[in-house]
Amino acid sequence: MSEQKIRNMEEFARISGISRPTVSKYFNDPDSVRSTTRARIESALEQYDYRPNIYAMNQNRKLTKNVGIVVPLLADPYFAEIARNLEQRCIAAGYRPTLFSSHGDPAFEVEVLDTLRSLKPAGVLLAPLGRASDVAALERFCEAVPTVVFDSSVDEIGLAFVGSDNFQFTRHITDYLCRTGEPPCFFEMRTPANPNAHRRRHSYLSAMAAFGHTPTVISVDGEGWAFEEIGRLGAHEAFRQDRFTSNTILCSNDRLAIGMLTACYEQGMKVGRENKATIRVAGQDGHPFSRYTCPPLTTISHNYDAVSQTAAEALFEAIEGNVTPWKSTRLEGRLILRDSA
Amino acid sequence: MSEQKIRNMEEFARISGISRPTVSKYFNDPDSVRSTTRARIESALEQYDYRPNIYAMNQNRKLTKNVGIVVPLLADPYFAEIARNLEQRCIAAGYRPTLFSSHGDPAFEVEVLDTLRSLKPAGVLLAPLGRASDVAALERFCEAVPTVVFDSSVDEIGLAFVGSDNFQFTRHITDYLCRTGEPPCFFEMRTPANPNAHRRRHSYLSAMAAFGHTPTVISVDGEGWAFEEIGRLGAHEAFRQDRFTSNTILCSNDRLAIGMLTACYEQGMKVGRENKATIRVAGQDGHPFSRYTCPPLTTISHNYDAVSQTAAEALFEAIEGNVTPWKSTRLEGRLILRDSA
DNA sequence: GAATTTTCTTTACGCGCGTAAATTTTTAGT
DNA sequence: ACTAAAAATTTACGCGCGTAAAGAAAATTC
Repeated sequence: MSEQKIRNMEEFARISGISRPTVSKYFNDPDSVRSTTRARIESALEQYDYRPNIYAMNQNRKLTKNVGIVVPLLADPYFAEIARNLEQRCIAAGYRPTLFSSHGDPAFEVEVLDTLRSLKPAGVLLAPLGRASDVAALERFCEAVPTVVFDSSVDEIGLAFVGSDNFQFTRHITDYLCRTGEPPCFFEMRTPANPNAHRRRHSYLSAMAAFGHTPTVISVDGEGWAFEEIGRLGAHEAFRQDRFTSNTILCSNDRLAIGMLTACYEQGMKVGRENKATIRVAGQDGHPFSRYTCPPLTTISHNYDAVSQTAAEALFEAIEGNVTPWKSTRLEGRLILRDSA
Repeated sequence: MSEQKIRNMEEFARISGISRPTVSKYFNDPDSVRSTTRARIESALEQYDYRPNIYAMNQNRKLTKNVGIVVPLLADPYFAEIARNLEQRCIAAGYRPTLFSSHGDPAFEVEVLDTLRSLKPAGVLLAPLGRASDVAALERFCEAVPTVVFDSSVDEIGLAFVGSDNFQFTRHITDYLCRTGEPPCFFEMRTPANPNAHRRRHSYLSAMAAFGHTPTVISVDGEGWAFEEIGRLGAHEAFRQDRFTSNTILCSNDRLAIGMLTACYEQGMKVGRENKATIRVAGQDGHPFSRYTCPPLTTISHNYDAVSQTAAEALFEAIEGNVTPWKSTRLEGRLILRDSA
């Protein structure tokens, strides 16, 4: 590595004995230049560590290589995990991902989209807040920027939607719970942030009907994204009011279930499927933390890999010109049997 | 909002009846123009929604308004939380934060810093991976970019270090445990990713000596950042080998403690401070999930707000020209008493 | 080896803005 | 109302690169 500082592409081109337009072509797509030329540029790159100024690059390019990844709440390990997965796929495909969290705030979600717009991204992978989102703003954004929506769908916005099959999730785990013990009650937030919650409730109701059982839905109060606390407080309240009609509780999501488990502990109840246990608790999502609850949480897990792969590929295809009609993909989940139910 | 699309600052200046250099000045600092002028620009802004091209802006500015935030692992809610905190402080101070995670990978950490460099940020808030970091690369980066290091320190790198006082953390909680029951064993990773772990071990040893107790350190194997699993497996192994010389276990961090709690559950041991319990477990960090373990985890919490405020302010000061000599700030933690110990 | 195709070089312009200097206009001070 | 100071305008240049066009050079084909 030589000491000499390269100031710009002009200098780098001169020093590597190639013309600047060709060097520019190389940086836009290394495979677009002859292999001998490529080799010369790359050996010069090793000597003089030069990197094109991204601001100057993106100013003139019709399309940048930027990809935005937006999740509702990065503090939720579920979104952190899927964001990580998406980020790596973007890098592998030669894009420059930038990560954003809406922090559970609809106003901030709009700000994030505004910021993103000024980055002139080639595309965006967006997991909307859901119910609380400013749908009109989302719609306007999706018209301006190629966007694949994931996790929770809002109308038929963007290029495509990729998420989990929430009907299958709940049907599957309800089926399991019915076969192995008392049919479950359903524990959820009254005003869930995420539209998937409604699908799960409906699926629970229809599954219970199909199996010939009487459903019980316990909807608890609470706004925002502090699901564990909402679950914990709601569970205590429900215990106090004796609203659980079964010893089995299916929670609308894992974070609610984690709060429920804490409440059970605080009530002195033993959770599990063994003899001494008095209550079974199951979640939904396959949350990274669900393995480490006490007892470990039985849940149905998103197919993280498949969701992110499908979403990322749909976006890359569209960016590269193969725009297909709007399509919704809903992937099945995998039941994870642990000790809690 | 008018239909007309504004293409550039020239057009926007003409339409708002102000000269372009003045408009440019406004966008660099709204307070640098006369209030009547500011009002005219802002009313035009409401009509024609124009935003300066950030690429063109940053190309010529000596200093961008970008601030990089780098954490070792965004999937860890502790880092997610502190990153969120820092992000909001950057926005409030008029900077444009960009979030990066090293994903626990030293090679990726270097890549992140490389990417960051090409963004020509005004400054960076960096939480290094620690032991695994490529220290030489960090050093080179800090020389090129104003950087405040937080969470875990690596030499005397950057403008300043801000973190927690790990000696105080462990001394304080060890003191508490000794006063309320059997003196604790110390449970840790043999090769911790984070240098804070060493401080905590030393502090445990010196605290035990000061109180006149015999220390026991249980170091478990395991590489990487899957602390819960390392804690769980390590705890099982330690139970099998009967290495715990006390009914009280102080874990080096909360995630290890969470794994420990899971192992205790799997061993059929009751954790807590009441009569029926056979073992006490405590953590360190004040991890967002520690409230929801079963039993809820007694821990000593970082002062998230103070750490991020101190780090952010140190960076902003330096960016604005007030460079002070390197300084290390270590903030005290707050004991959080819960049921586990 | 000549003809064709591919790749590279040369030349040139423009992107949208920062910024500096000189000049004019507006505001503040007494 | 006059003056000095502050702010805005005009003019002009440059940043580092994308990109287009035309011609030269190299590689490929038969």
